[in-house]
Amino acid sequence: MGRKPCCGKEGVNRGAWSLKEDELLSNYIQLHGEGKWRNLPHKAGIYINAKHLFSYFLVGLNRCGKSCRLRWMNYLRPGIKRGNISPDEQDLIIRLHRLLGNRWSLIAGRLPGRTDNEIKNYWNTFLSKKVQADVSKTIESEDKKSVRKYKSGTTRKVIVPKATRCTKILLSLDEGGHLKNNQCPPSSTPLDTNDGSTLESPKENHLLDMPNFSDIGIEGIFENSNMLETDDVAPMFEMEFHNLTYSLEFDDDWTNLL
DNA sequence: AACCCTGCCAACCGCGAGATT
DNA sequence: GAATCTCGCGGTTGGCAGGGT
Repeated sequence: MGRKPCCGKEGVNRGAWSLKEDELLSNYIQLHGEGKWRNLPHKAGIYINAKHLFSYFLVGLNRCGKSCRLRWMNYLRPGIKRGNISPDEQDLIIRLHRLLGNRWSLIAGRLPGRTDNEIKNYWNTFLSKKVQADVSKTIESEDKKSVRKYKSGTTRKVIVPKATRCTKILLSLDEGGHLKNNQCPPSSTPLDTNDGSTLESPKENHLLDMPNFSDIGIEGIFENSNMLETDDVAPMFEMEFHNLTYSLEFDDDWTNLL
């Protein structure tokens, strides 16, 4: 088969964005909202031409849709914080990275106003070195046991840092209403189990009963999770991922993960 | 003053997954 | 079911600024 490139390279602006381009993009998105990135550059040009009465005549937003999306998400979007990552944020990034690996979008989701690109850059520039230095320092200390524990990951398995789109997470309850299992589901498709049978996707979605999180704690969630180790699948219900992360906020076990 | 080196970060790129045709 | 489109992700690149020689 094959797939069309996102956009041709000839005649498309590349490199740093000008103020005019930012304005075109912001105006368009404020009017029409996000999405449809592929067609946006052309439409943004048309809109501005009409609105500004020839002031931008023939000046379309000559950018790849992908580039528009990136510019909006990482720079123009309202509420973006820039620079000055606080010690608290730094600490949170380190913890989340240890838990999630290089899943920058998930990490960014826990840091309001921060973008995945910024966190990725910050990690690559500062934190990876800092963590490396901290580990080296610890190795030199007497507590070699804890270092082995830290480095081997035998007590905590990092979620595979694979780039997948995961907006929902499935969780199951045992008879007592406690969490048993969870995974990112294929949408609307039966789930394979390790005994060769399949399970239909749940007919009804139930939002997680929040107190159950505090009953078992985040550690319990992940230690019983087939995201980490098994292929077992149990009957599930579904929740939006942001609800899970919301729950983590209040769980003392979160701070004991490391 | 000129050149080189290094670090930062915005932007690009290729790819995978889900949606649509 | 296959082909194609769209979106979002993480890895990488390249331009720029600042410091060092």
